[in-house]
Amino acid sequence: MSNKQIETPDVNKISAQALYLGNQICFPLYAASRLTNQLYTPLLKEMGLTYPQYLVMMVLWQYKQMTVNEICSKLVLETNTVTPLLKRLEQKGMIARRRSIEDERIVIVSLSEKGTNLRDSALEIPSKIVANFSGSQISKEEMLAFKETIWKLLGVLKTK
Amino acid sequence: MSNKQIETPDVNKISAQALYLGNQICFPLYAASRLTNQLYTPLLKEMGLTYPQYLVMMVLWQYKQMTVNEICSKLVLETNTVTPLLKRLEQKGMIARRRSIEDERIVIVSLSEKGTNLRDSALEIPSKIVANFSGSQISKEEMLAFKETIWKLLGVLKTK
DNA sequence: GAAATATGAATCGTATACGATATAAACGAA
DNA sequence: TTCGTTTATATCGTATACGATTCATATTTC
Repeated sequence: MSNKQIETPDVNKISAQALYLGNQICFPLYAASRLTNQLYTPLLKEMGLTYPQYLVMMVLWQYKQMTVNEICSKLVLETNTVTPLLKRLEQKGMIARRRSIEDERIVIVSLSEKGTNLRDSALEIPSKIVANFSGSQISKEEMLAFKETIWKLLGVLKTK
Repeated sequence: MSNKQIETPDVNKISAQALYLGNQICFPLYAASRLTNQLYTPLLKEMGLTYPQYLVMMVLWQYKQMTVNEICSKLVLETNTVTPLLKRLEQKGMIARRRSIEDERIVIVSLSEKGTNLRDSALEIPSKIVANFSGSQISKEEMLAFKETIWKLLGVLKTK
């Protein structure tokens, strides 16, 4: 007992400190992710979208047409999340879903006219979001470095 | 019509590019947050915890006792998320909840013996998580800078 | 000190997330 | 060509998240 205390006190202290919330890195990631989501919410509400729905629309505005799998891949989400999400977007008349003729397993998702037109309203969103950080402690350079690392981090995580 | 096209083409192009998923900053934040969560899942499953539950336990391991509001504040979550989460932790015998005698509105959350002991198993989790990034493209310095910025970012977001 | 207000939790409804499983269609090997 | 395997979606169950509301208990104000 006293033996163990003599052998590993430093390691124990380090481990213990690592368990403090303030020393974590995943927790602020998680909290910031939720809070940025909340930043979008009022802007997207006007358009009748949630944040994940907005992400799907962004994919479709960029690629016009995507299979469910392709959308999942872009958003790093599983079909069990995306399928019901797409159903809600379809119910709102934003998108259309149809089975591929060549391969009946594949569902092709495309924009409706309403969904296509919605892009015009969406164009002003990114600048409105960025505006939240213009006067803050975080410089443009720091933000750019952060952006680079978070994308790198996502790349690493996708391989896990 | 041609007037508008002449006046603002650059702005339009910039706005359009900002809508590409690959140029976003909130999206990789959101995706990385979910993926790091999944990194914890198998480790926490052995302890019978989810990631948000683990966060609550971390708060309690550090502060021994907290009101519901204090936990909410630490985790930047609302009571409508935390209350049911605490009920599940209570059902698993990890924590105890009791009303304050001085102020009957306040619920004080404390660790059970089982919950206290669980900390020993949790001590090895942070290093296991960090190990995922040791061989990656991201240097220690870059990770430290990232950690600093994400905490700063969270600070800014909390004021919004 | 009673009514108005504020505060701390809880409840409700909707929309994610995701592990696990199911289903149907294509593909592949014997 | 037929049966086992793979692939693309969908379904199911559980646990978050969170805006909006409710409820009970202080606190404040007149």
